Amino acid sequence: MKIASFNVNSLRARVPIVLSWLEKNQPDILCLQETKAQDIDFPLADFEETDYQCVFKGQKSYNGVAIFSKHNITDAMFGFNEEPREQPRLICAQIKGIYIVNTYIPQGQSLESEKYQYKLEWFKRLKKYFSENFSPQDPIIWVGDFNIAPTPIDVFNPETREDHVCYHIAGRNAMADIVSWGFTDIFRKHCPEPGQYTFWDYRSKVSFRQNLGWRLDHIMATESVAKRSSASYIDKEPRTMPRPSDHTPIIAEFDI
DNA sequence: ATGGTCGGCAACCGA
Repeated sequence: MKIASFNVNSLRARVPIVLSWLEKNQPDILCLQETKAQDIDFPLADFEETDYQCVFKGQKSYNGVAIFSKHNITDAMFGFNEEPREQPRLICAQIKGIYIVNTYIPQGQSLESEKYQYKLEWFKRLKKYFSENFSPQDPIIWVGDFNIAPTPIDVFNPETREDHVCYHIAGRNAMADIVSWGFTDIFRKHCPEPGQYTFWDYRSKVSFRQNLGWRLDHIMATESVAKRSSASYIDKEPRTMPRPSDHTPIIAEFDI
């Protein structure tokens, strides 16, 4: 089984890239973040001819998550407690008996911002969500844009990034706290080399060319699933296509 | 890398 995670930075702007990527890579499951469309504007018709069914939750302009699956989605839940007014950042779907948790974790803006406190709180709520609704013995794959580079080898020039919201120690600790509940970093299990990134800032013309990036997108799994992983990799090709997202897909394969 | 560029959506916010 192949699963991928991709922050598309607007699905409607990235329909051609997503369609061609699905066609070429044939993942069983594709989790998207930052779809940036309210549900009535979700581009369902563009995917009607594919093998994929999907569940999604969005809002106007910001945030939004979606899961595409070749297999039946037997149950889908949105958000921590189905709170209707909360930002659409979490979908949990059950697919082939595995819980797929797709998260778009808040970026945080700056250390001084209330948005950074919201980010840290969001991690705490997510930890509570896992511990109250699941056991580490359950089969769970947790993916998404975590907006955290968890270790020094996950960002360029890390010594100058300690005050950045995606590398600051409080955020890294908040993510590590959830990982220690029972997750394995599937990408790092297969690819220990430094300098492998999933995000390159648009605002610098040379960031992608010079590989000045961040590993912000992750695929985690609990032990019963992690022990069956056979490969994980980042596909940089979509970042080279016309009108790319600033992120690129991360993929994991499991003998399931 | 030390500033800029996207997307949404209609002036700026968010990343």
